[in-house]
Amino acid sequence: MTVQGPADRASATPRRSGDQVAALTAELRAQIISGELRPGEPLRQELLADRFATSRMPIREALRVLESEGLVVLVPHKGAAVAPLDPAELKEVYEMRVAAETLALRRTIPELSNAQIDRAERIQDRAEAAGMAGFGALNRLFHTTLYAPCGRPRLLAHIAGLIDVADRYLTFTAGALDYRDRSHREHRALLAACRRRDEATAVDLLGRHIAEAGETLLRYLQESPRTGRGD
Amino acid sequence: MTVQGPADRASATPRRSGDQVAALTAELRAQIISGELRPGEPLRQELLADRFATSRMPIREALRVLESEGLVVLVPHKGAAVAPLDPAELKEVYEMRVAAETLALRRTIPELSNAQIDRAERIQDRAEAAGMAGFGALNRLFHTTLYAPCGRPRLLAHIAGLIDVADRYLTFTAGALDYRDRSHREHRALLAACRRRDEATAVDLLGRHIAEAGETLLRYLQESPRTGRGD
DNA sequence: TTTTTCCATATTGGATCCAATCTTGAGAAC
DNA sequence: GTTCTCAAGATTGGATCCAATATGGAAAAA
Repeated sequence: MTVQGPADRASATPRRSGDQVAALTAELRAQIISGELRPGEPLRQELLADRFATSRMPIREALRVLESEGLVVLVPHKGAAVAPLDPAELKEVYEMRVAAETLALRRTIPELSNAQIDRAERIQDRAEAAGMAGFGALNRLFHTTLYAPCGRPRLLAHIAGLIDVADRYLTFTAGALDYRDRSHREHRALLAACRRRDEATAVDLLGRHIAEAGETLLRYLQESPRTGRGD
Repeated sequence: MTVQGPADRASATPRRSGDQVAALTAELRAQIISGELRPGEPLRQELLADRFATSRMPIREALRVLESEGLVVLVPHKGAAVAPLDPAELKEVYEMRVAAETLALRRTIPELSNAQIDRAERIQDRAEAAGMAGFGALNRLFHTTLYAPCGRPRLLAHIAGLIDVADRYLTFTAGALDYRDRSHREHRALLAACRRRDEATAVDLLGRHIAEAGETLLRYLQESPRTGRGD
C-alpha cells in the first residue's frame, strides 16, 4: 500500500500538463504559416519530438490535425512534410474566403455595434502604423474582429483555417508596398460602409477586396515560383 | 481484458500494417453519421480498440481527426464522445452549405458535360426508387456528383465535411415522405436548369433547395428534441 | 440521515518498445 | 561503365507500459 503522493515527482519533469497536443499543434501551425518551416520541408517525428522536448506520440497526433487543416501532407510509411505551395490552391482558397467571409459579414451587420466597429478601426490604425512586420497578423485580426459578432463558431473556425492557409502565401508578398496600401484603403472603405449599415455595399466591397488580394498574390507567386516543392 | 500476446497476431491477423488510422476514421465517421453511434455517446478508447481489433493508439489519432471534423468532442482527461446535435449548428451548417455549394455549382457549370448531367440524373433515378433506405447516401451522391467537374479538391472536401454533419440530422427526418418528395422535385428542376446551362437559375434553385431543407430539418428537430445530450 | 473525505478503480496522456516498410549504397552481373 | 540486387540503416506504424487525472463509492463526521 505505498501511498504515492504528488509531492514525489516534483523533481525534474514539469511535464504534468494535460493537453500537450493542442500546444504542439498551435506552435507547429504558427511556424508553418510564418514560413519558419518552409513549404515542402520534411517533418521527422523524432526530430520534432527532440525540438519540443517530448516524445513522438503527441507529435504524431498534432501532425494528423495539421493534415486535416491542409498545412501538412502525410504519406503512409514515408512521413510528413509541410504542404507545398500551389497556385491552384491559392485561387481556390481565396474563392472560398469570398464565399465564407461575405456570408459572415452579412450575418454580422445586423448584430454590429459601434463599439465593435471602433475596435476594428483601431486594429486597422495599428496595421497601417506597423508596416510590413506584423501585416499578416493584424490583417487577419481585422477580418476576424469584424466578423466576431455574427455568433457562428463553426463558420468563424472555417474562416480562420482559410486565412491560415492564405497567410502562407501572403508571407511571400507582404513586402509589396502597393499591395499593402491598397489593402488599407479597402479596409477603410469597408469600415465606412459598415458604419452606415449599408450591407449591400459592404458585402460587395469585401468580396472584391478578398478576390483582388487573391489575384495579386497569384501574380506575385507566379513571378517568383518558389513553390517549395523541394525538388 | 483481452490478453493479446505477441504470438496471437503471428497466426490469426495478417495485420499487415498500412494506414489503419484512415480506415478507422472512415468507419467511425460512417457509424456516427448513420446514428449507429448516437449523439452524446461516450467513445472509450479501450472499447473501440477491442471492437476494431487493434490497439488504442490508432484509435486516438482517428478521434483527433474526427474532432477536427466536428463529429467528436474531446475533453482532456475526460475522454471522447459523439458530438451532440445542436439546432444552432444545424442552422449554421446549412448556411455554410448554401455558400459553398452555390460556389461549387457556379464553377461547375462552365465545365459541365451532358455525360456528367446524365450521371447525376441516373443517381437521382435511383434515389427516387430507393425510398427511405439509402436516401441520405444517394442524396449526398447526387450533390457531390454534380459538383465534381469543378476541379476544386479543397472546396469539394469542405462540402463533403458539411454534408457529413448535415446527414446526422437528416437521419432523424428522412422518414418524412413529404420532405423526400419535395427534395426530389427540386433536384429535377435543378438538373433541367443545368441542361440549359442556365447558371443564374440553377444557382438560385440550389440555394433555395439547401436552405429550405435546413429549415425543414430544423423544424423536425425542434419538434422531437432528441439532442442526444445523454444526461 | 446527510454530507464530506478519501481511497480504489477506471480511463486518458505520454513514453518506450517492437514490427513493418522505405531508402540507400555497396557489390555483383552484364 | 551501367544496371540490378539485396542487405543494413533509417523511419514510420502499432503495441505495450507507466504516469497523471478523473470518477465513484465506502467510511467517517456532522
